[in-house]
Amino acid sequence: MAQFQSLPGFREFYPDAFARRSHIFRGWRRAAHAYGFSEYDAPVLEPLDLYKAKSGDEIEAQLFSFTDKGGREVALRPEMTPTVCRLVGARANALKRPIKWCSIGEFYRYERAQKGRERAFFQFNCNIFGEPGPEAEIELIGLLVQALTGFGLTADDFYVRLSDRTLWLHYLASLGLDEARSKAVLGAVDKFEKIGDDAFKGYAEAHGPLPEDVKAKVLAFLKIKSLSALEETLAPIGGESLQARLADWRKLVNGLAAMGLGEFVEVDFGVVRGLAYYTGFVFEAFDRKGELRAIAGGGRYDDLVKKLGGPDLPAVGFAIGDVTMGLLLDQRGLMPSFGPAAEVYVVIGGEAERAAAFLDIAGLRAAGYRVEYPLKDLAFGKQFKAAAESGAKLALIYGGDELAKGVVKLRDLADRSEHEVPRAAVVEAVRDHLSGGA
RNA sequence: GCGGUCAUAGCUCAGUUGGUUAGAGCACAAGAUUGUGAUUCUUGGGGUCGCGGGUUCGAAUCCCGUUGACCGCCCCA
Repeated sequence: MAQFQSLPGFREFYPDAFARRSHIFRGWRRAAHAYGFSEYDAPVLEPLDLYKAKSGDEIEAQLFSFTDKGGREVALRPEMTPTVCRLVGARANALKRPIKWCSIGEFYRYERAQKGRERAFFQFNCNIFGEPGPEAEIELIGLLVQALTGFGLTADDFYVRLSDRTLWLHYLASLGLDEARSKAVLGAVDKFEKIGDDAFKGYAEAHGPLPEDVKAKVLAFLKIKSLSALEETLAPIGGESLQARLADWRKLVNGLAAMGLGEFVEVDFGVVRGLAYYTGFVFEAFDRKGELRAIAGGGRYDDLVKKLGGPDLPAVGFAIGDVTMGLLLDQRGLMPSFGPAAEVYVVIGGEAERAAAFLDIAGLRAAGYRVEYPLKDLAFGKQFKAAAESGAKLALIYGGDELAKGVVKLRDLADRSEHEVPRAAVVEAVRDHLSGGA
């Protein structure tokens, strides 16, 4: 047993695990590219105050934070949102709109590791800045869906739950609740799905029992699962801001439907999301079976750029984590296995043939082919076995007989056919074989 | 931060009421096989039984502590 092991919640990526991680990153980048997002990155270590400013002092308990040798209070980044808000805020006036940015980075949270949650994990973060309307949400949710379907996941595997803090607050105001009471109700709504009626205990402690008729309306609102049901509930209430918000909802839901994403999206006002900097639409992606933690989450935070010292700039964003998404891909059999992937295996007769083989190996590699050969002398039988295991489609045989004739024997490892080619034409022969044969 | 379960080879696991030198399969390596591959056979390397302490003539096995993993709570940006 090793004397030192990795810290709790930190993962080591042996080559097979690294290949899986790369597969995930590739899929994310492919989707972001299709949607026209530009990739950026930023420091892993940030001033602690950046996170306190965004989320409050209590956040520190869940951070990898410490004092550096210069006496600075610092923290490993637990998320990308404050960083990207700072970056965009600093150059907001010079950036072409709409600002569509994405990144893939590692994040660190000092929390108890659990299934689907590590202390170090990767996230795909996507943001749109400068667009106040639901058009930004349409674009982002579209990207979110494609970032998952790109791996072969379907609407049978996951869905996106759509909710709205703005609409909640307007609706609760129409029920006669002030701001403090509304926030307490939202806290209860957040917990209701998990613990049921007990969720309202916190509200009762702070503000006295919630009137039964109000509570009934809140629970009925929670059950709304479609735009038409939403319209039915809100139409009789009237009120300018409420109706304007309803128009935003129509735009969002209809826009997503027009993109063909209707089956991926569900209206669900049970989604509120934790730390209260979200200002509008919020959304979360879950597996359909409900076995895993949230796959992705996001929403609008129009106040955050300004709060962090930038201009008044509306913002929407989401993040997908690599851990839960990887588990889902495993469960659905969508994680490919990554074996060795040599294209050409060079069989070398012995020490005398090695120099000639090396010259051609170097030439093939310079041409971009992935070429393997035995580092030490091996019996022919062993070399052919190694060639088969290397994943190569063809073998080049450098034996004494061949070199005496100035040729190389080219063997197709799949159909076991062989023919000789002049050494001078090895690169061309390999190119023809790999492009034509496949 | 708080509970519950668990910890034996790189992986999956055996290991009897405490009893000699802790085993198997897979994986890895060498040979059978010095010019042709998925089989087979032989052999080998790899363990202070998570770590520390205790009980005992004797501990992988029983007890205590500790670390880690998993599950749940809190939280989940």
